Amino acid sequence: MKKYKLSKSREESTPDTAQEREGEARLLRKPTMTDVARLAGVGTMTVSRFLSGTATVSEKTAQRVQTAIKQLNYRPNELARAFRGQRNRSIGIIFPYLYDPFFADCAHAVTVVARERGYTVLMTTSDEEPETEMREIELMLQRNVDGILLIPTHRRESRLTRSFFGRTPVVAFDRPIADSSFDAVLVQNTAGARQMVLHLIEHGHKRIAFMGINRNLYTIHARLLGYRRAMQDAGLREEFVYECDSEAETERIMSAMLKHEDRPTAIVTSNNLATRYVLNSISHLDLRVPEDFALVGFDDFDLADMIQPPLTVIRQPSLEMGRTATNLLIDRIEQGEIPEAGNRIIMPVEMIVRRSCGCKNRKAQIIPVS
Amino acid sequence: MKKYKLSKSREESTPDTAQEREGEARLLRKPTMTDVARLAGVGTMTVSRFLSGTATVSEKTAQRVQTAIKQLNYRPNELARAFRGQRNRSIGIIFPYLYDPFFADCAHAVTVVARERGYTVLMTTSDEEPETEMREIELMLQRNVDGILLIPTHRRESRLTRSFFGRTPVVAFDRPIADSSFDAVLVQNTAGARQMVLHLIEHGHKRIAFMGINRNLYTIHARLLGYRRAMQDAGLREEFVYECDSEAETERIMSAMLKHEDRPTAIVTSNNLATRYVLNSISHLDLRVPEDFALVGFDDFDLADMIQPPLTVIRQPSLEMGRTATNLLIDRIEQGEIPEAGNRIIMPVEMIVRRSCGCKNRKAQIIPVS
DNA sequence: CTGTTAGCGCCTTCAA
DNA sequence: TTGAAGGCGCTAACAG
Repeated sequence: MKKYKLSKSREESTPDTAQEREGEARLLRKPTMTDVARLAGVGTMTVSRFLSGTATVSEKTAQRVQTAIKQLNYRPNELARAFRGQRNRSIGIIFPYLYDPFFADCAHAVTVVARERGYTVLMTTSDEEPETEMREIELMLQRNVDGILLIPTHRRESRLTRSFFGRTPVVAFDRPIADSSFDAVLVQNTAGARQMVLHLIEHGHKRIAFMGINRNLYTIHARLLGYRRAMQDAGLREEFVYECDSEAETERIMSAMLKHEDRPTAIVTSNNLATRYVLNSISHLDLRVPEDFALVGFDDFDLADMIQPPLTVIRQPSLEMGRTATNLLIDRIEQGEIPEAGNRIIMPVEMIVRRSCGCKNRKAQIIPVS
Repeated sequence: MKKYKLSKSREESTPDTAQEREGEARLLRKPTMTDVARLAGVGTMTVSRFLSGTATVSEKTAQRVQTAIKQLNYRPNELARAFRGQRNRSIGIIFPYLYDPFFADCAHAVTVVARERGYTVLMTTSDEEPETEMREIELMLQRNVDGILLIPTHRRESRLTRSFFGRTPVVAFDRPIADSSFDAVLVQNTAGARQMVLHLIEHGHKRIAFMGINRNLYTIHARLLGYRRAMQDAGLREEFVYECDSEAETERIMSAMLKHEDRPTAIVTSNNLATRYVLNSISHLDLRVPEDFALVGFDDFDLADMIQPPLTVIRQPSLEMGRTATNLLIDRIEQGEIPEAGNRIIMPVEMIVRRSCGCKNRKAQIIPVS
C-alpha cells in the first residue's frame, strides 16, 4: 500500500481498509478528490475527468468512482477550482441600499439570472458612501469575481477607471460611470421626468415643483433635466426646485411653499424616497391631492395604487433592468474581451396614470414614454 | 539571477530589470506576492508578514515592500488565502425572494453587519423552491462559505440536517429548521397574530377571518395558531380561514365572504403578500375599511400609514433581525464549535395601531406584544 | 528580522 | 482509457 503523508489535520493513524478510512475522513474533514481516488482505487485525474466529463472513463471505473463519491459524500471544492483556473463563476454587485423596492427588485432579478447562468452572486451595499464603495470593489477584485455590477454612488468618481478594474468586466447599473468604456444599463430618466411634467401641464398646471434629493446622483440630475426641458418648452418658470433630504426638511419645504403667494399647484418627485417624504408631509399638513397639489412620482411601488388618491407614477422596469444588466455582464465575461467603448442600454419607462395627477380614471392607464 | 519559470500566461521573454518586469506584469496578469517580493528584493514571506502584520519587519524592508506593492498595484489574492487557510471570511444567505420589503430589509442589514465584521456575503434566492434551495446550499458549501444564513422554504425539509452541513455553522432565519440543533432567529408569530385578533375582538368583532397563504410556511402556520388561540379563548368560532394564493383567488374568496349570511366583519392577514391581495380586492370590490371590514395585517411596510385608512399592523423588527442573525452566525463561526442544541432567539413584535382596525387615533399608537 | 520549504485541492500537460 | 508530476498564490512551520 502506498504511503500517505498526513498533514496536521489528519493525525489519526491510517486505517487499513477503505471502509474505515471513509468513516474517519467523514468525521475529520471534508473529503477531497484524493480521498475519492484512493477509495475507488484510481488516480485523481480519473475522478476529475469523471466529474467534468472532459474525457471518457470506462463504464466500470466510472461506476467505482461514483460509488466512492457517494460513500464519502464528496463535493468538489469550488474554491480550489476557482483558485486554480481563471474563471470563478461569480459576479459581484454593489447596491447603495436594498431597502428601496426598486433596488430590491433589481437584486432579485440579478440572483435569478445569475443562477440560471451558473454564477454565484457576491452582494453588498455601499450606503451611497464612495469610500465604502471603493473598499467593497477592492474586496471583490481581491476575491477574483469574474465581473462586477455597480450602481456608482457619485456622478464623478474619478477612481472608477478601466485600469483600476484591470481585465474585470464591469457594468454600470442605473447610473453610468464617468469613464465611457464601461457598459451601462440605464433608463429614460430625462424623458420620463419630462413626461411627468408634460402631463401636469396638460392638466393646466403652470407652477410645478420638482422635489429632488441629493443632486449628485446621476438619476436625480437627469430627471431634473427632464423637468427643466419640459418647463422651458412650455415657457414656464422653474422656480420651485428643492432638495428634500429628510422628512423634516421636506415638511419645512412644503410648509414654506404653501405660504408662497404664487404657490405651486403641482409637484413631481424624483424617486421613491422623495415621494415618500412628500406623501408624508401631505399627510401631516393635511393637504388634499390633487386639489391642493397634483402629484406625480418617479418610480412605481407596490401599493402606489392603494393610497388615496392612487398615485400617478413613472414606472421603471426594475426586474427587466436587473435581468438585462446581469446577462450583459455575463456575456462580457464569457466572450472574454473588454470593449473599447461600452454599450449604453437605455430601458424604456412608462407613465402609469392613476388619479393623483388630477385624472379621473377608474383604472390605471399606461402611457409609453418616448 | 534566479531562474523563473514561465507559465503559459507569461510568454514574453523575461526582462532583466525590475522596472521592465513591472511594466510587463501589469499588462499581462495580476501581480502576485512573488512579483512584489522580487521587485522589493525580499522573500515572499516578508511580503506576507508585512501585509498581515503577524511579525515585525524592519523599517527599511517595509518601505521597500510598500513601494513595490504600490508600483505593481498589487492586491492580495483573497481566493488563494481562502483556499489555503480554513477561513474564507464569507457567509452565504438564501432568501425565498427579495421583492418582499421584509426580506429586503433583512438583506440590507445582513450586508451591513457582514461588512462591519469583515465578511463577504454570497446572496441568492430560492423562490420558495426546496430543490433550488438545496442546490444553492450545496453550491455554497462547495464554495466553502464559513457559515450559512437560511430562510428554509418548507416546514419539514428532512434533508436539512446537521450532518448534511458538516461543520459549517447554520442559522435559520425567520423560520426554524426542523432539526433543533440549528440556531434560529424568529419572531413572536403566534403572540403577534393573537394580538391582532384580540384587538379586533375588543372592537366588538365576533366573526374574524384569517387570510393566509401557503400553510406549509412556518410563519403562516404559527400565525394561524395565534389566531386560533385568540378565537378559542374568546369562545369564538374559527370558521373563516382561507388561503389566498393569488390576487384572483383572494378576490373570489372575498366576494364569496360578502354573500355569506353571517359574514365576517373583520379580517387579519398573515403577511405582506396576503395584505396586498386583500387590499387589492377591497379596492376592486369597492369595500370600505373599517366599515365593511376592519383589517389588521401582519408585517408593516413603508406606506402602511399612507393608505386610506392607515393600516393597523404587527411590525417585525426586520433590520434588527437581520443584524442579530448575522452576528449570531459570525459568532458561531469565530468561536468555531458547533453547539449540541441551537439557540432559539425570538424577537419581539409590536402592534402599530392606526385606523383600519376601527380605532380613531390621529397618530399611530404602538403597543408591545407579550 | 528574514528566507526556505511544503502543501492546501484541483486541473493542465505530458506520458503510458 | 488512465496516471504522475507540477503549479496556481498564499502562509504555517521551521530554519537561519
